[in-house]
Amino acid sequence: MKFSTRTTYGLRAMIKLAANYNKAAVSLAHIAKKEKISQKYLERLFVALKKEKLVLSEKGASGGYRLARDPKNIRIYDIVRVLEGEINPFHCVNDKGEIICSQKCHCGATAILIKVQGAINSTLQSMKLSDLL
Amino acid sequence: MKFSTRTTYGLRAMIKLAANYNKAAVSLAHIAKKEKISQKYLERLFVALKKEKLVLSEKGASGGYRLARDPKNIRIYDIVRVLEGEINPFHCVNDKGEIICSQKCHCGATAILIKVQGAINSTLQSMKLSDLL
DNA sequence: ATAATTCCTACTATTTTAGTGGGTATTACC
DNA sequence: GGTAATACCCACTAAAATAGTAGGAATTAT
Ligand code: FES
Ligand code: FES
Repeated sequence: MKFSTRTTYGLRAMIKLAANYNKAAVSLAHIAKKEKISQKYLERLFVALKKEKLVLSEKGASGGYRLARDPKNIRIYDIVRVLEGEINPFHCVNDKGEIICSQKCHCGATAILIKVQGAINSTLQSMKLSDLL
Repeated sequence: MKFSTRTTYGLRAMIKLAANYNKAAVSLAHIAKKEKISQKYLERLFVALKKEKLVLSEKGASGGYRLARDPKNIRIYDIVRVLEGEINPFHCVNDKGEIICSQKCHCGATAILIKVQGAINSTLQSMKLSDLL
């Protein structure tokens, strides 16, 4: 059971952007080098982050990415959700906390599954990107 | 990010054993049929559960498995730990909550990683097998 | 003796994760 | 206007983890 490197990479990159909020855009080449992450891989993460409107991009020389809004208004959950997909760590429960397995009537496990899922979600939702600076 | 089916299968099987605590041993054939889980796969899970002394086995006809101790004294964590391995959902943090990545000096992400890991662990540790009956 | 069980070892198939390669389009800067 | 730096796009590959399957041997109640 692991969160993918996408999440850690993405958080690290977003922290960089947060540090430059209201300053110049930051290029992926710069982040990739500083953080020792594959630039090509980062590029694909940022396509997703942009699609979900967490970042803005500027093309061309001296372009790059910048946060779409104040880091105080970006939850860690928002970032993880984009990079990791739905937060439903058990096949029996969907991301809304509903039981979706066939045994629903006579299985006691659901109590703990939902509790773990809730603990992860609320932890991710409780922190903002600004809390990581 | 998913817990493996090993965990769900294992919990379901352990719930069955708990329901039969202090009664007859339960065979894997029986559980596999009732729960629609591959018996061969279950066998391997129980090798691990036995190794960690969560269950006892009885060979031969009318044999099977039984809990090694009262379900009130078996934490969900104990079961998950055996089936899922160490609970360290991020490559940067080991199961003791220590930072093990190379960037440790200048990365702000650790705060949230440790918090998520702690939330999962304490949730799993807070519930006993008996709570699922 | 028989049938039901745990126990043991090895192999395979599927899915997910992580990463690479080769480009095109846009733009600041000289 | 040329050049270099950038985002953007699509397809492919490599590696690892997960989820099984296969074929038995050893043990034991009946
Ligand atoms: S089988 Fe899905 S929650 Fe029990
Ligand atoms: S790189 Fe490991 S915690 Fe930041």
